[in-house]
Amino acid sequence: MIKTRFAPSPTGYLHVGGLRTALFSYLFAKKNNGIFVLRVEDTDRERLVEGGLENIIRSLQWAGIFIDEGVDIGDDNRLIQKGESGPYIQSERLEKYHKYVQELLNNNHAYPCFCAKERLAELRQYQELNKLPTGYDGACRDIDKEESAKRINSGETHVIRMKMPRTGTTEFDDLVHGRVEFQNNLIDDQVILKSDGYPTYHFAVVVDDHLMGITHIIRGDEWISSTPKHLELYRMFHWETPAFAHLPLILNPDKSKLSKRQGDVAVGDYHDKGYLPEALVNFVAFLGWNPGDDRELFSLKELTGEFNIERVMKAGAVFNLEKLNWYNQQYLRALPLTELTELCKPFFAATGLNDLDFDWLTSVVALEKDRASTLVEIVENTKFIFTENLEYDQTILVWKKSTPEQTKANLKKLRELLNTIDTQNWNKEKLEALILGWIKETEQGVGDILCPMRVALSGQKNSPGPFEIAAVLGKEKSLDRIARALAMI
RNA sequence: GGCGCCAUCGUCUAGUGGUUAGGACAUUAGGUUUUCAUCCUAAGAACAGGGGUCCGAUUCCCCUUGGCGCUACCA
Repeated sequence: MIKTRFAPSPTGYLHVGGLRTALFSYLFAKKNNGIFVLRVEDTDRERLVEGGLENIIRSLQWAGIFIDEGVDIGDDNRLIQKGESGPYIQSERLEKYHKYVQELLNNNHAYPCFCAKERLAELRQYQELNKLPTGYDGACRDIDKEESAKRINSGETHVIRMKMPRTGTTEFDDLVHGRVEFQNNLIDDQVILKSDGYPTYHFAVVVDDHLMGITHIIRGDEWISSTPKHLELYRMFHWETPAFAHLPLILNPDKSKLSKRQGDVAVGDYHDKGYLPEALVNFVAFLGWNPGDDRELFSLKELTGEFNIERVMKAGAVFNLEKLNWYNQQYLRALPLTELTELCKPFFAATGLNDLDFDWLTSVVALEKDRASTLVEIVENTKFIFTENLEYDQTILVWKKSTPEQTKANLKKLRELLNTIDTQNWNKEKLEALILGWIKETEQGVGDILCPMRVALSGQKNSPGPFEIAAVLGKEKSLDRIARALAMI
C-alpha cells in the first residue's frame, strides 16, 4: 500500500511551494489508491505560530486536498487526529524519539555533545575565514561513555549527535533526479536531539516516516542534500528505506527560491485576491509537471487520473502571475453565473455591499464575468453601478470624434427616446433594438451616441457596453445619470 | 569556500540521434467591436559555451560557464 505524507511546520500559513508539494504527494497517493497523511513537524518551539496549523489545513481544504490519516479539522472545527500510527504531531511523540535516540546511543551510533553554542559559532567563523568546509569537528565524538555519563548526571547541557561514517559514499535513486551520490566524510555529525529534549527535523522525520509506514517521501529539492543523513539513520536502525522524490523548487522571477519579498506566497493571499482554488491548483500543478501533450486545463480529479511522477521536471520553475491570471480567467468564465455570484458575495460584502437582491446582483456580476480575471476585479470593476453621484470627466464624456455641443444634443435626444420605454420593457434587448434602430434611421454615427451614453452611465473610461449597464441600472437610474452627465457638459 | 542539483523562446513547457524545434502565457501588428476587455488572424521570440562519440547531435558523454539549493541545538 502506497503511503505519502505532507509534513508542514505550523509557522503560520501554507506557502504555494507547500501547496505544490502537498498536491503532488496527494496526487501520487490517490493515483495509486494509496493513503495521504498529514503530519505536523513542530519541533522548533520558537517558530510556532498560534493558529498556524488550522490555517494550513484550511488552505489545503480550500484547494480540495483532503487528508486520509493524521491531523485534520473535524466537523466541530477542532483539530482531530485519525489513524493507527498517531499521534501525528511531533511534539506529542517525544517519548518515541527518546527511545530511539537511546537505542542509537547504546549501539554507539550516537554520542552526547557538550560543545557550547559559542564554541560552535567560533568554529564556524574560523572555518569560513579560512575557506574551509564548515561543519562540526567531532570534538565530543570520542569522549568515553563513563565520562559523558558523569557529565550528564552533573546536569551539563548537551545535545545528541549521530555518528556519520567517515568513509564511503551514500547514494540513492531519486524518483525525479535519478541516481544521486554523496561522500560520507563531507557530512558532519548531525544533531538529532536538541538540548531542550526535542528532536531535530532530521531525526524525527526518519523515525516518523518509518513508524507511520510512509512508502514515498515527496518533498522539496531543498532536502536533497540532507538525504544522506536520513539514509544513514535508516541504516543504523536496519529499517527499510522509502523511495524519495525531490520536487523542483518554485522560483521568484529572479530565480531564487520563492519568497515573500517578491510577491504573495501564502495560499490565503490568493484566496483573498479572488483566485479560484481550481485555478491555483491547476497552475501550481503545471509548475514542474505536464501531461506530455498540449492540454492545460485540468481539474483536481483529472490531475489525479493523469499524474505521473516520472513526468516531473528536474529544473525549478518561475511562478508566473500572468499565467495564473489566465488560468483564473478560464475558470471564472466556465463557472455558472449563479455560482460565480455566490462566490463574489463575500467580496462585495467586504466593500460594504451587503444584503443585495441576489438576482439583481447576478446581473451585475454578468457584466464582468467574461472580462475580469479575479473575483476582486469583478467587484472593483462594477463599483460604478453602486456609486450614487457619479463624477464625470468631460474629456471622456465627449467622444474624441465629436464636440461638446454635439454630445449634449445627442444625449438629450437619447434621453427623450429612452423615456419612451416603460419600466416593464426595460431590458438589454429592447434597449439595443430601439437605440440602434434610431441611430440607423437618423443616419448618425454609432460612436456619437453610444460612447457618451456608456460614459454617462458608467463614469468610466472603459466599461461594459451601454445596453448591459442600462439594463442593470434600470430606467430611473439610467435617465438620472444621463441627466447628470448632461449638466456637466 | 565545500557539497549537491539544474540548464529548449521573456515565462511555463513538448520534443527527437536526421523536425520548417511544437503548444500555452506574455509581447507586437492587423481585423471585429461604441470604449476597454473578449474574439479572430498574423508576426517576432529558444536548444548557454567548448570539446568529444557518431555519417549526423538540441538530444549521448566530458569540461567550462551560469543559476539555484544546502552547508543551524530552523524546518
